[in-house]
Order: sequence, then structure tokens, then C-alpha cells
Amino acid sequence: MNSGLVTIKDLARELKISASTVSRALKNHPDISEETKRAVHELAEKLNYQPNAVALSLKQRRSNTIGVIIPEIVHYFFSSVISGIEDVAYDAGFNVIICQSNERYEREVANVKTLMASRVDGILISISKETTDYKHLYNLRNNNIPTVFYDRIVPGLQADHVIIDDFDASYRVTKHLIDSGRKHIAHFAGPLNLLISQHRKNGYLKALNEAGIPEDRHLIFEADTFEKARLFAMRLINEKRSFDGIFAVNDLTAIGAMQTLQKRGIKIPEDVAIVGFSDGRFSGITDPRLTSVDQHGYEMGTIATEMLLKRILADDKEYPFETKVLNANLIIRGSSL
Amino acid sequence: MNSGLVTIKDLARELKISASTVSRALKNHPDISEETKRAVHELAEKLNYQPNAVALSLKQRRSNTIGVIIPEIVHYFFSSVISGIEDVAYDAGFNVIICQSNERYEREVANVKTLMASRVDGILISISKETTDYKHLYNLRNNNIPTVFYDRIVPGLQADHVIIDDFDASYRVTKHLIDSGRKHIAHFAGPLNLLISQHRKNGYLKALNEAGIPEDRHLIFEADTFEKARLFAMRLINEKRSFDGIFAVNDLTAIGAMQTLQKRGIKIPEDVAIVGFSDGRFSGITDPRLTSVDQHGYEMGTIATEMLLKRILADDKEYPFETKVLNANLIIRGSSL
DNA sequence: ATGAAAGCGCTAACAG
DNA sequence: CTGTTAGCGCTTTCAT
Repeated sequence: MNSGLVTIKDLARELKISASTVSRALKNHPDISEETKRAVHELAEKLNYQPNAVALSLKQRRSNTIGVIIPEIVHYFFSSVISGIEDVAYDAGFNVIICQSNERYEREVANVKTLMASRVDGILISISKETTDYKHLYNLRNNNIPTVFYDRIVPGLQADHVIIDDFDASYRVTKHLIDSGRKHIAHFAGPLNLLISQHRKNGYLKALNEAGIPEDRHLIFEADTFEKARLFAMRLINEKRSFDGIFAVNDLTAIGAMQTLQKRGIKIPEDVAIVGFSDGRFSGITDPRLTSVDQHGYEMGTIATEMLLKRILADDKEYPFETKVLNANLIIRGSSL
Repeated sequence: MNSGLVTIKDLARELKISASTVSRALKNHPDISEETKRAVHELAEKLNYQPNAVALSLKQRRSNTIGVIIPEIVHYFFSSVISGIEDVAYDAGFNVIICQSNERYEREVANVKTLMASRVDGILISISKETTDYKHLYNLRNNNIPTVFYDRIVPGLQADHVIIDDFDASYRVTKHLIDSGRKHIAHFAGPLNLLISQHRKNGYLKALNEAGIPEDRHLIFEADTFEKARLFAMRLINEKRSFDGIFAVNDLTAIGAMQTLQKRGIKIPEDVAIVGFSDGRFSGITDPRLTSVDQHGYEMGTIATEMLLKRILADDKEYPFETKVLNANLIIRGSSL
């Protein structure tokens, strides 16, 4: 904190009035004479006075800062969440302190501690992949620190949540493929120890089931990377499986598959329709453009922040926890038309 | 700021000792008896005491927080810079407040103001595309707020900088194209009020010049978006310009051009070689894969933060401004072989 | 070995 | 209309 900055005292001394008068003049308190106000504002302007937010925080017992704990910033989804958070917070006059857990439990615990020490008014958190012990999170509850969980939530913890309906989105993806006449739809799934991968696979299975299409285990792979997708796409071809659709757990995987098929002369979407999931950056740059699911990271950020601010501003007026489930939009593009 | 948290006073009252004793015991001051220390630490543990960083900041006139102003978080390059910043700051016990300018001048000015009000100990900033007035930045200087500019710096402003050798990288890109036999190389440039765009263009021109290839203004465009790239690529074709290489100011632009050419039956890299710049995520998923320049965002973040911390911790001991220039790696892939 | 007091910058009764 | 005072939570002389 730079000590050189002008304080209210400096203004007071210069104008030979008291600090409280300056304080009041600065916020146009009706008691203060126009003349004094003018003089104060003028000098403040001239000396480039910036109110000390730290002193204010201490005084008001309110930092106007929210803390964000995020697994890893370098993912399009998470960085768009942050964008949403930032924008809403900014409009409400709140600062944002960002902490990355880097998907590490230890780090996440340290992050919580840091944010508590900084006396943030509330916390937005998406838990790390490693987190299975929730003591630090219960701690937040015990200390009455408003907390909203987004995307990756804690099973069973009573709190505000914002999540995406992965199951439903995957169901709709698959239904879309079926409705457009596809009958043999492969699924490139994510690691099945993650809840979201399970949800996505289950949504896929439900749609198949509803359409009376039997599950074919030769068409389901654990393939959540670009390279694996190429590999399994190749295998599908080499093993001469008949398939006319692929639903991949993320866009990168979908693109890996698409390229491999195209290279082997298979036409997208004529021969095989392909749908990805999320990511949102790649889908526009493929040819044909990739049908995908928009996870609305930005929107998730704005909503989570609104929920948090609401709770912060409600002060101690208690009200029931809320869970918002966002619909993920299926965005149909050339790869599945 | 949650008021419910335990304070030193609470501990003092409970133990019937003074606040100052508690304070000293907490930091193991040698004057305090072992017994008292033990009691204090025990109670602190039990009540989950967290020192109030806000009060500390006010007292020490040092917030242990650094502010980051970033154009847009949702870019791979910038989010990796943040990752680097975060990691170094975390290790040094500093918090990070992140502000996005969203590439808007007004917002950037507001960000600077916010960070000054928050009394951050220093600022890391990459200026917005719109910024041409530098008053707010000179203001930082005048107020002795340590500031390090990363990536997008202010021409002529004396300060610490971390930049990439855009000129050299672009020179090498272009030379690589020339060396592989290309003679008519187009350049899709960024907005020329940004220094980096100028540098990239100049590197390109230097390589041409060295090879005795005359500059052709019909082959140079201001095109830094996907859409513009498609447009200008189309124009190149329609106007029947002869060209056999494109150096684009970023990967997205390069990909836009690549797709447009491919759609018109032009073979990459046989007919036209294409090279992008940075971004780092897209280059792997095109077909052929895109030759590009690795900008080392994470490393830039760590170095910038180290420079900033050094300046913060040096307190008022003045020392000359430093500029670190990072080498950007040219990564040659299929699009220019 | 411990406590009392002052002060970081600001605001808000309370007093004139 | 303006000034005085106290206090937010903490550290740090200066006493004792």
C-alpha cells in the first residue's frame, strides 16, 4: 500500500477545516455549506485524492470485495465464468480477488484461509478435482460467510448453487441426432469418476433408450482428449463398425474425431454427424462448424455473483438456500445438419 | 467483511490478558512467557482465529496485494499470464486483485482508480486496445505506485516492462517462409496503434527487405479477427493477387484465412504456407496443424510478478527501470512445411 | 513479562 | 454548519 497518497487529513490541514467536515463535504452531506463543498472537491481533484478503501473496509466491517476460488483459469469455461463474475461485481462496486486452486486440495484450503483473512464479503467457489474433505467449506458456513458454489458443487452441502444440467443437455444432444435420422451413435465419454462425465453418458443412454435403440458397448469409449479421439475414431473405421453419429464429451474430442473421419473420406455431416460439448471457442473454427452445447460460462458467472451479492446485501436476514440449474443450449451447426 | 470473526480482543478478553500480549504471543515474541504463548495459540486454534488482513493493511500501510489489469481474461495467452502471476504472488504471500478492461479505455481508467483506492502495493498492466491517452498511467508514476507493464506497453513511458520480442519473432516467421521458397507473403496485421502490431509488421518488413523482396501494400491488411481474415483472404483470391504465404497476427486470423483458401481449393501448405501467432490452443487442431509462435504467457506472468515484487520490496530504494524481452519460439508445423 | 496508549484513514454520533 | 471524539483490529513504542 503506497503511503504517499493523499488522505482526508491532508485535505483538512490544507483547507484548515476538520477531517470530518472534509469527509462530509466529499459525500455531499446536506449539512455542509456549498462553499466548503466546492473548496473540498476542488482540492481533492487537484491533489487527486483517492479514498482509502482499506480504512473504509475496516470502519464499515465490509470490504466490498468478493473472493473467487477457481480450479484453473486457463480453461475457456472457467475464464468466461470469471468474466461474468467480474462484470457483475464491477457494476455493483465490488472488487474481485481471484485464487486458483490448481486442482489441488491443499491449495484450495489455503485459498479459503486467505480469503477469510482478507475479510471478503462472500466467496464463489468451484471445488478442485482433489477435494473430498469439506472441512474448510463447512468452516465458511460456521462463520456465516456467504458462499455460492458454481459448477462443481459439494454433494450434500446445504448452500447456494449454480450448476448446469449436463444430463439434460446430453439427452437433448443425443435426441437431436436421433431425430435427424441417426441410429448408430457413438459416445466419446469423459473419465467416469467425474460426476459430469457420468451425467453426460447417462443423458446419452436415456435418449437411446427412449428411442428403443440398444446400447452398443462397441460404440462407447473413454476418450476425452484430442489424441484419444483420433485413435478411437480410427478404430471405429478399421473395425468397420457401422455408425452415423458421434457425441463427444468435449469439443476437442469431437474435432479430433471429425478430422480423422474427414481424412478417411467420410463426409461430415452427410455420412456421420458430430456433436461436441462446451469449450465454445473451437466450434466456430472447424469446417463444417461444430454443433455443440453452450455451457454459458459467462452467464453462470453473472448468476452466481448475483446470488452471492443478494446474500451479502441481505445481511443477516436468513432465507433458504437456492440452487439454480442452467440450461445448456444445444447449438446446431453444420456438423450435424 | 464478516463481522462475526474472532478478533484479538476476543482472545484477550477470554484469557483476561491485554490485546498487545495476545498480539505478541501470536507471533512468538521472545518477551512473552511460554505459558502465555501456549494458552493464546491454543485458544486461537480453538476459536479459529484469522488475523484481520484489512486492519493489518491499514496499520502497515501495505496491503500485500497486487492489482492486475488485463484486457480480456478469456484469451489463452492472458489467462496463462494470470496463472503465472497467481503462482508467484501466492508463493510470496501476496493476494491478487484482477480487473478486466475488456479492451475499453474508460474501464481501464476505472480499474486504475479502483486499484489505487484498494491501496494495492503494485500493479501489473497490459493496456487495452483503445488506450491512447496515458494520463492514468502517468498518475501511477506520480504516486510512486510500482507498476510493471507486460506485453502491451506504453510507448515512451519510463517503467518496468516485460515484453516479447515480437519484432524478432515476426522476422523469424517471415524469414522461415522466405527460406522455404515463398516470395509473395501477405501479412494480416493487428491494430497499428498497438506497439506489438507495429513490431510484428516491422519484423515482417525487415525480413522481406533483407531478402530483397519489395513491400507490396496489396498484400498487407489490418485484419485481426476471424471474420476479417476470411474477408481479406477472399479478397486476395478474387483480386487474383499472386501470393504463396500468409503471416497472420494471431492464430484465429491464420485459421480464418486457411479455411477460406482451402474452401477455394487452395492447398496448404503446397500452394500457400500459413503462419499464425500465439494463442497456443488452436494451432494443434487445424489440418494441417498451424505453424505459430509460442508467446510463453505463463512465463511472462511469473517474470512480471517477480519484477514487481522486487520493486515493491525494495521500498523506496530507487533503481533503474528494467525491460525484459522474452524470446518467443517459432513452432513449425504442417501449415508451412 | 505484560499493559496502556497512540495511530493507520475514515465515519458517525454527539456537541456546539 | 462545523468540530470533537471514539472506534473499526492491529502493532508498537513506552512504561511498569
